[in-house]
Amino acid sequence: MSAPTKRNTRQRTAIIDFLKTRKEFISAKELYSEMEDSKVGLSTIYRALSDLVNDGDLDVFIDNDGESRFRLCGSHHHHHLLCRKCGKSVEFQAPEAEALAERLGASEGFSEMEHRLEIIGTCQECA
Amino acid sequence: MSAPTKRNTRQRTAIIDFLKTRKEFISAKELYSEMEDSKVGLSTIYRALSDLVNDGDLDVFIDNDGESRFRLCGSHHHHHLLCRKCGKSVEFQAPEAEALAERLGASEGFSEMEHRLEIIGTCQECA
DNA sequence: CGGCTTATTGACAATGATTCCCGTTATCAA
DNA sequence: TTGATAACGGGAATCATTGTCAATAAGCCG
Repeated sequence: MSAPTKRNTRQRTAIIDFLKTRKEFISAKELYSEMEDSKVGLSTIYRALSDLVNDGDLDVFIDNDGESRFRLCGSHHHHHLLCRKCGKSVEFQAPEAEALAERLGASEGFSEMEHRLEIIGTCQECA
Repeated sequence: MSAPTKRNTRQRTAIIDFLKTRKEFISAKELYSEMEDSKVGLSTIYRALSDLVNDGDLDVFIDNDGESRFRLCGSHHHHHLLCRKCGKSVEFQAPEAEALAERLGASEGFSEMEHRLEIIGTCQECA
């Protein structure tokens, strides 16, 4: 994990271990109920997720119901292809997007660019 | 306006007219207070915004506080360059992104692709 | 191994955007 | 004008997320 700014507690370890076993995005509430055996409080889950996002260890996106969904991510910058029905996701890289962000931001006088690219479609099974 | 599914009431007209005068994104609450002279209820504002989004007349994005922000948009597909400090936004088109979405989605067996691209940076005044 | 200092936890309350409810009001066609 | 129905609006309800704060546990030092 990069830039660990927090102590290693039982709860944090449990959360990270759980996330490692999980490929798809998950919400804080779902994490809470799927981890009930670990006896981790909901506040603690929210705090841990927020720290992990700040450390860059977690991907987030806000779904159509306004709920945040999380997933461990690699260290490379990447994007997601998501199925609008089942939520299945595929990571991909897009050097075009990186370049575009730099070029376009610079031309408008912006600095410290970040970018987000999401492709949403219907996957084969759900079509 | 495309595909008008609703009646033209005083309130809806007032909301659309207000949005026409407004270049930047605005939240429902802000719209409510800036339009208080027009005596439009908050529920009505939410309903109208939601309908306009469904009709494709309004762009939305969810800001970092989880609040939705709206703006009238043209009919062409476009993306946004946003300032992370002041929220100033610039529209741009990115044919690369369109192509990428099609190509990548298809290669994973996805169909009916949509995509979102956002570039976030710090604008000159806020730097 | 104890004790100390301080970050972390967790139960619960509070917040805040959005949606729901429902009696009232406006619109429109006949 | 009237009746049917869509839209309003204000307040209550919802629900994810954040704040509070006393109790607990990490990491550390001797």
